[in-house]
Parts: sequence; C-alpha cells; structure tokens
Amino acid sequence: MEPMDDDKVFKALGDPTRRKLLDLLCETNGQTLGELCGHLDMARQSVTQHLGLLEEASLVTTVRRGREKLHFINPVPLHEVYERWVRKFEVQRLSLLHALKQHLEEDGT
Amino acid sequence: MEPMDDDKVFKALGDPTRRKLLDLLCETNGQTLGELCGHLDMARQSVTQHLGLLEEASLVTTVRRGREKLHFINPVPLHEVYERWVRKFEVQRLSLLHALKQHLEEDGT
DNA sequence: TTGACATGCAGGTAAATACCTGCATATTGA
DNA sequence: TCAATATGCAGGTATTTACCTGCATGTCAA
Repeated sequence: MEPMDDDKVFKALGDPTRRKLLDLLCETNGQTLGELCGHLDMARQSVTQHLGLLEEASLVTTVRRGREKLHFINPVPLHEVYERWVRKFEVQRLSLLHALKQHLEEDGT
Repeated sequence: MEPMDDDKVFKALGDPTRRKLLDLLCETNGQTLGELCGHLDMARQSVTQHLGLLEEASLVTTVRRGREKLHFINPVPLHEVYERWVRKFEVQRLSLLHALKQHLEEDGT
C-alpha cells in the first residue's frame, strides 16, 4: 500500500469533474469507464485522465474484468484528510471567537 | 455571509503553499501579511495572491489594524466540506469490502 | 511634515493542466 | 476468424495559475 500523498489527494479533489466522478461511484460503485463517460459531457480520453489522477491519489481503485475496467471508490485517503486537516481546525472553531476578541482588544481599534 | 462555494474551497486547498498558510494560522492566528511571508520562501506578492484565494474561499478572514492586515482562519468551510464529503464516503468505507466481493463474485473472474 | 514601513495594484512569464483528435491494442461473441 | 466493443497511448492546444518585478498608496512615529 502506497503511503498517502496529501498533495495528490487535495489536487485530485480540486477539480469539479473528479468530484463528480467520486459522486457517481458513491452512487454506484464499480462502474466501468464507459458507464462513467455516459454521465459526463466530455471525451472519453479526458475522463480517463481524470480517473488516472484519482487513482494516483488512491481515491479510486480499479479492477480489470475482461475488456472492461471497473472503478471502485476508496474512502481511506478522504478519512486521513479528515484526520489530519479538518479535526485540527475543529479545535480552532471552538476558540475562534475568543481569539478574535482577544486580538482586537489588544489595542482597541 | 456568502454561501459556501465547494469549488473555491477545494481549489484553495489544492495548493501546498495555501495549506501551509492555513497551518501557520492554525499555530498562531491573526498574523500579518509580513509575518506570514517570513515563513515562506516566496515574494510577498505571491503570498498576497494565495491569501486572496483563501479569503475568497472564506477559509481566511482579514481585519485591518492600521497599516497592517491581520489574517484569521475560518474553519467553517472545512467543516462543511467534511459534512458534505467525508461523511458521505465514510458510509462507503464500511460497506466497501462487501460491495467489492459482491461485484467480483458476479462472474467469478 | 517626512522618511520608514506595510500593503495594494498592474502587469508579464513559464509551467501546469484540462481539454481534444487520431490511431493502436485487446477482448468478446457470432 | 472477424466485426463490434472497451480501453490504452501519443501527441497537440488553449486556458489556468503560480510565480515574479516595478510602482502606487496608505499609515506610523519622530
């Protein structure tokens, strides 16, 4: 198992087409390239490229079945992103107003 | 309050420099542009640009204090990203192996 | 007021990237 | 075998974007 690459995961999530692909796989896991193309108004090759980036980020895993390629979502990297990023800032969320007040009161402007 | 723009948030998080800026603000909230520049090996103007994107994504809020500009982290969009994205795929995480098995057993390849 | 300091604005460039077309390969089913 | 189907590979282009430099504006403190 590859170690997670924060940057690849965030970059992969940074494109709306790729988020849509994840959504599609969330609805129906294990879709083929052709099936996924059916939901996107875009050349097959572009979809392939997007799926390639998702796969490099370990957000999608593929299995060949004959001439087809099945795509499965892998939620693990997303969970790690949550652990490393969202939770960290959750703490801030609670103390934000306090910090803001404190800072502004430093010199009363 | 602006409605959250998924795309802006994800795009903002898609750059390592901007994630570093969020990290810096997580350590010490309310830093000035100059302070933040001190931690990044990059022209001031580039940092300004990154902070601008973070602000457009509502991930950072600014307050002017005299000739300085203070930057505060805003964890709310991150939390919404979590709600809309990570949780959704958490469900998948639990049923993933089951679905995979089922799919592969469909034709036993 | 005036010089030092903090930030804003207006471009300009090179690399990344999101698309595409055209052709090649591999698998299935008649 | 052979035609239809599913995907892979090799480029090409136009937009986006992550940097930069140079100059302008606004604020502070002596």
